[in-house]
Amino acid sequence: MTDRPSPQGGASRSPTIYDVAAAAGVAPSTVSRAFSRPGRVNAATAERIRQVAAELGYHANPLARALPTGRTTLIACVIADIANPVFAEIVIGAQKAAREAGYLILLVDAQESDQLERESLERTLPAVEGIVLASSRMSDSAIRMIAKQRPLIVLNRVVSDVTSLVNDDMDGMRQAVQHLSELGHRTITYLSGPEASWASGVRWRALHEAASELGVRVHRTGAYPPTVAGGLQAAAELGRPKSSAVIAYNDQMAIGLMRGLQAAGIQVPRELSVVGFDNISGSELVTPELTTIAAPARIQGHTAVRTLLAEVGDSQAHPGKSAILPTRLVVRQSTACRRRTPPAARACETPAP
Amino acid sequence: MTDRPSPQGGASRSPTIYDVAAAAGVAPSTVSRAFSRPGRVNAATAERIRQVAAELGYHANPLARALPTGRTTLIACVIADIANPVFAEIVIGAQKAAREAGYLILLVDAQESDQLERESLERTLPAVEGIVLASSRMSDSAIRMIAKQRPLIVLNRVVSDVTSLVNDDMDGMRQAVQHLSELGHRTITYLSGPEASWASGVRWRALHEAASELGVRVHRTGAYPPTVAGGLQAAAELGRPKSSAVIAYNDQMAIGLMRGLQAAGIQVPRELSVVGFDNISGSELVTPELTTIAAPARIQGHTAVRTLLAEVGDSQAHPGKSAILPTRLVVRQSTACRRRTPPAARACETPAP
DNA sequence: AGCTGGACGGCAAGCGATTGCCATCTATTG
DNA sequence: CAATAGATGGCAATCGCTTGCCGTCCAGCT
Repeated sequence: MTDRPSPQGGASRSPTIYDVAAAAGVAPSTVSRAFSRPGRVNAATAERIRQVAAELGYHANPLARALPTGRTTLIACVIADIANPVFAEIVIGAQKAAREAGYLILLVDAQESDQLERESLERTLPAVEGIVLASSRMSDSAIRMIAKQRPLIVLNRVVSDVTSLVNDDMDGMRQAVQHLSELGHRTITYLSGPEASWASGVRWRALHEAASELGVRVHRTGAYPPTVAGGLQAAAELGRPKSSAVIAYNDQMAIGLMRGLQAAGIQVPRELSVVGFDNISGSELVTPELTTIAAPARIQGHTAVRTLLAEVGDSQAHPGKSAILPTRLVVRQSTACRRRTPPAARACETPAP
Repeated sequence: MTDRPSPQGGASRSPTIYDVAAAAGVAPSTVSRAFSRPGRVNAATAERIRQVAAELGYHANPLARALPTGRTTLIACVIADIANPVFAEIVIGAQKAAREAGYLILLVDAQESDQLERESLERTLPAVEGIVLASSRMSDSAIRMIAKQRPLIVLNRVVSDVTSLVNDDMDGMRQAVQHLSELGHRTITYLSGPEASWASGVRWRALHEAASELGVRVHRTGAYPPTVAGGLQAAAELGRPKSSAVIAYNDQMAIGLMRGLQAAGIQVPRELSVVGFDNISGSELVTPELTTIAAPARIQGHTAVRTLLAEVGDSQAHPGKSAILPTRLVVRQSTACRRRTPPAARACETPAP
């Protein structure tokens, strides 16, 4: 009660440990310890300090704390394109895990540019304790370079010596192919995403493999932008596809494709079955509802941050570990029996649209 | 070239101005000035310093810089629920504007909790230069409190003495009512969002006013959660609505409503016209495509950050200014002529679904 | 020639915390 | 009762950068 820092007055700069120390009649170091080192200070003293601090409205300045310790409680989350719902989901999960651990998310939108990504990261690096890289456009070596300076985890991509977290696209693809195969489809077209996309390559390879196991033929078409517009474009250029089923790189493309097809008078799923990838929210809102391979994006973001934080804590990093998240096929209405298939074909109880 | 900080070696801590100073044979202060005070240092010297710095891979530590200056180049963006596409759009716009000004976005998800929001903000406050509050759950006075400490802008809400940026819901509503009126609808039901939502109240009042101007009657129903599930729930509870048209608080609810209605065998727009709010991406992907009042969320985020940054720079803040962003009705397929309306009614060339 | 002022660099004091080390004091032990 | 360990608090250095102030040097002016 000695000197009131005018709590209602103008923007008198916020109180520091020195103010609290003075008001409580102790040394600043004691104030610091009262907060960050419980037990190191007499319980009664600590209590009094906390009391005074509360009265003064004291809050530790995170910057000042971070300078000597390096603990910024900040995680960078680098996203190629925030507009993509998948990444939004990842951010949601990451944000949640971060909050649970008292961390904050620094959102970096790389805008699909490797240049921008590298620069932002360089600037951001000293201020964060760890990095989540979702769909990075950077080269493997650039990523490894960064990983040397801070704990880092890449999503949906494998980079040697770097911790990563990928979806089991392989298995998801297998489920999709099996599903289509059971519906009588003998040929599947893959609508591929951008060349630069690691995931698109993986998905294609997975499809190829799963298909050959099940005796299904595959074609590939694309690359198209991984957006609804890309799917529309594909529909326009493809005309009436040769195969009776299409698996798209992602849901947006699948949705675009369906719309384009419908506009051209081709019925989904009667004439063509369509499968998407990711199970974005909205994929169940289109007509017909989209059959898709669900990737646990939110869980992925959450797990990524948890893993990262574990590394941050453990001091002796053991990066390079890779975890795989399960995927599962969500069957909805955009897939159906191949036409002119013998009615005897089993497993053809798809609900009519 | 005196002492190589082992650029390829282990995690030797990153170089500081002292390292650069030593290598360049100048004082640390000169290095600092070479970067942050162009002209204050001899051009040749500055060039040499930059040279050496580049060789050493020097990057200013943003934390250390921020401590004495307060310039963190960080903007907090507080969102009630990141999963909501409208907020995602706002974040995208904000992020873009931030990046253009060399700022970074600190993403805070308040998870619809005023408690959480206040706490996070308290922790975050000292580390950011400004705050964007989208759909805050905090009280006006709490917001004013914070606004005293940092430049702050609220979105879609008006708080006295605080800068704000709202959409012209009033005008959007008027357009929607006019549209429905021209289609022959005489009664409109408002499907309202959460009680706590400032925007929902505004939209209802706007509807009420616009309707009375145009001689249309209105009902109100709700509150429901502002989600697809909320819309579904509304559909289930409402049964067959009395009125021939519904305006929902937002697109998600409108979409949920349409699905619920369709599931119950009520056709949209034949039997009931539905209008949404926001024009989220996806509203044009549902069937029928949703007629909606488009709010420029991305632009809003962008403008918010630009406005905020202007305040940050101008030192003598002049908060309290409110800007209004235009909205516009996007007519798609979910609205049509009221049934049993005389065919003479004009402006009824809605495309058949 | 003497003086003045601008350009350029350096010194050193912060910014607000953390923390290793030391000084005291008290309680415990032999 | 002396010696010692443990508890508690303070001192001061440190994190990396900014910046006010001062000193030096040289050019231009009278």
